[in-house]
Amino acid sequence: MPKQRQGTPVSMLARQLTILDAFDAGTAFLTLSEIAERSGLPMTTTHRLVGELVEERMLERLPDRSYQLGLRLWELAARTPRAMGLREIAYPMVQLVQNQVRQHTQLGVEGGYDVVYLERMSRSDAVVNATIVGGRISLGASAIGHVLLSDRPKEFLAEVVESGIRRYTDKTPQTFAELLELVERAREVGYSIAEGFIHPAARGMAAPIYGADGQVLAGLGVVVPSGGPVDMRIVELLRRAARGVSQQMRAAYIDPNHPNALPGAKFRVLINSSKSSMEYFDEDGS
Amino acid sequence: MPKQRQGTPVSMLARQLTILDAFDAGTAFLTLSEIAERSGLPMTTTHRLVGELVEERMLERLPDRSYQLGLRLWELAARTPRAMGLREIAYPMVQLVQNQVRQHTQLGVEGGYDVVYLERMSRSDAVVNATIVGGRISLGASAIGHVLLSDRPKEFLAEVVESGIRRYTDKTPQTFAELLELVERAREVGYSIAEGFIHPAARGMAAPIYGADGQVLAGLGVVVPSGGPVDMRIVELLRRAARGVSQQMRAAYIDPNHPNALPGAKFRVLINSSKSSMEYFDEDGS
DNA sequence: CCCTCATTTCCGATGATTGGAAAACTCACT
DNA sequence: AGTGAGTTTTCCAATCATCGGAAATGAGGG
Repeated sequence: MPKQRQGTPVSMLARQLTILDAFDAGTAFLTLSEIAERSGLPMTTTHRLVGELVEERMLERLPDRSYQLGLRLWELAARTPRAMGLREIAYPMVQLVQNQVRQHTQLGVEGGYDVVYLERMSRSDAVVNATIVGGRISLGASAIGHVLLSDRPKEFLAEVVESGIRRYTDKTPQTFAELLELVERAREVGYSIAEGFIHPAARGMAAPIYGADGQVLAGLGVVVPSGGPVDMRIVELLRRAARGVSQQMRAAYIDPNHPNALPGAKFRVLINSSKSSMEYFDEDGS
Repeated sequence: MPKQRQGTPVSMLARQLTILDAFDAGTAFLTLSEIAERSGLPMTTTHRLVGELVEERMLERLPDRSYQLGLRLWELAARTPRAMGLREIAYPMVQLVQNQVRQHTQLGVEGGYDVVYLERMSRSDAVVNATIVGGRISLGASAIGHVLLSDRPKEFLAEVVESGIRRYTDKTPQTFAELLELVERAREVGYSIAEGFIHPAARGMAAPIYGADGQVLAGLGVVVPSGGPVDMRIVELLRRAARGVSQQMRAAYIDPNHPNALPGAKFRVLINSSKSSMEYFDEDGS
């Protein structure tokens, strides 16, 4: 008599995602048994689920019987407004900043209690930088995180602290009070500085990108060597570039012929908002 | 007594994907009932599945109760070797071609019986072009499709024809014989020309990108005005750029410190292959 | 306030899902 | 070719998560 479903009241979807998540940043290829081991699912169940995922092209099987993440994921992701949508629209501005500052330049949005990095342009000679495209870092530790948090209620900051901010250096914010001060300051001045929070030699700088309804959608930032006075020219460049992205986002929402149009009748919602949004757009980014 | 599961022997995963697929290229935002209608699932089932998808951040709920595709999809897609992996690696070469040719430049891989476009760079003054990033066009109708097919058995070509090639113009290949001739020619000369197959005024040109094991992984192409002789300088540029991408791909596979490294012990498989792969790499693309 | 339409909760019937056991297959090494 | 350790696939009976109709609840417009 087989022992059945003892301690597993989990949804199908959660299990499928456990399997997909087995492919982390350092692991592009896995065999069936490796997937089973990493996901903690029984072999048989893994076997069936992997089969279904291959059927749907979420996974692909290679000639040597190992698996990799499939194209179907990309096809879906390409339609994600907050990720590909934003990334494509922001690209020219990220490049502009990168050309001027010639250091790591990155674009990130909020995902859970982390910043999810959508874009990262680097120079080989730039200072160290822990992030990768598609990677995550706690909202509490990153300059982009702080501008994202500057738009959110205090309770959310508390949750971020609660969730645990990895202590990269002895300067990484760890308490609610520390984080609150940094975030409030970011809101007041309209940008954030993260001096040695992730690496002693690195200073993060970031400015907010606003959605059409005036809320903070994303952050645009650079990583420069730490120490010395803050270069306000970089701050101004970031703010201007971020405003340019905001404007392009708005154009993409309201103009169905925009090269990166985000279609679907969202007009009312995006325009009849409490906050006027026009104030955020004053630079042509095309 | 409720009528139960009559004609629905479908897997959970297939239903979830039906829901995600309801968000097509022209539809970034949908309400619950719109999702139910588009996916053809009963309201109640849709409600539960959408709830689970939101829970897992595959969908996101907006303040006006509509839904959009979620960041989780992006995070997974960012680790897809054949999509993001290739796209990021190929980017500089695509840009190089675009700068020289100053027409639509695109990068595509095989997905089912279609080309899936990973990248597309355009000029506002360039000729018409039907493709979008993340979009699909039958392998049989596209220049990139023909170079992808040039590496595949005849039986697969037959399946492509079987699957139905949309008749964009009266030149769009429709029969197995037509397609076979085009694809064989592409294999012989190492590039493909699609004269008016998708639009009367457009000529597609493409060259193959090879994986480390010598098989065709992707195609790099341009869309130029149709008519007149084929510009062999463009053909050579495409072939050279495509070879550069091939080389970078190989570097990403074997060097874990490559900026776009594709990690995971694939050495044996990729190197101990029947075909020698060195012949494909003769240009430094960095 | 009322009415309409959209969303959510409820719940009994049921079949898709589960996972142990065993068979089948791979591949490295003789 | 033969052996054997490891991996992958098939099989199948028990069962619990899923299904969807019905009804309650909520939202928004007039």
